[in-house]
Amino acid sequence: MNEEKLFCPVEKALAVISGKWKPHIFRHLIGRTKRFGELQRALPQVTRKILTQQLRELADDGVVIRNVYPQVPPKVEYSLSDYGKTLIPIMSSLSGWGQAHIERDNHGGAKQPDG
Amino acid sequence: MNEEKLFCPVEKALAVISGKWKPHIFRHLIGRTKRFGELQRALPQVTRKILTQQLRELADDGVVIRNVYPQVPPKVEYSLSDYGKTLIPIMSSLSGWGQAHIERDNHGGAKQPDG
DNA sequence: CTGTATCCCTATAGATACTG
DNA sequence: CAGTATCTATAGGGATACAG
Repeated sequence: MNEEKLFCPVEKALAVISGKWKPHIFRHLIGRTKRFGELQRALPQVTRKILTQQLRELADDGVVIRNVYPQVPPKVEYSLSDYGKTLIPIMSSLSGWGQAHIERDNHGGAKQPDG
Repeated sequence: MNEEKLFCPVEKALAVISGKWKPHIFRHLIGRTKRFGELQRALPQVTRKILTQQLRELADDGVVIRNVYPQVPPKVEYSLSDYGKTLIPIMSSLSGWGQAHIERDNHGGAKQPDG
């Protein structure tokens, strides 16, 4: 998100995947290329501006490929790069942990650290 | 770190570990309990207010244990909960990926998506 | 269809001073 | 020692309108 150097690798990784809609975009691009409009329909809550913004950041970080077809009307396709695909297992781990955390919140009632 | 429900598990997990100093705090607590002052000395850039804040959030999420010794002067110890320890492999993955991303930035010169 | 330009709001975090 | 209270700055995200 900003250009300054992040010296902590974890922060660096988080900087790439942190963004309100990036996990969703990522999920929708797993296994398939999608046009801008398709992503928009898949994520109706996101405005064009923000969707563009997040996609550009992902592209700038090299995890997403932006393919512009010089046509009228324009056609732009987005897909995961091979590099971006290396994030899949990580996103998967995060998802698993987050799922457990959510369940913990729910039937946990009061918070009782177990360590 | 707000109270509203996050429906995406990935977002939920990110909410827990996202915070400017949380990865650092986490790293410093791996394998050892530390007092507030120790953490402060380990992370001289963080103000007491922010350090307290981030520790409280981690504790509220159940990944860190806050142990208060009713003494004068006060003594407060922080450690990873068993639950928090389940984040270690995830932080490790993030670190590995982030490291690769940093190296990529450096000797990559121009960004050239490889997918 | 796929964006950009403006303006605005809020969350996060930092500086600084005070406290049990 | 380990905090809290106030004030401020900024970055990320959003509403809305315009454009190639």
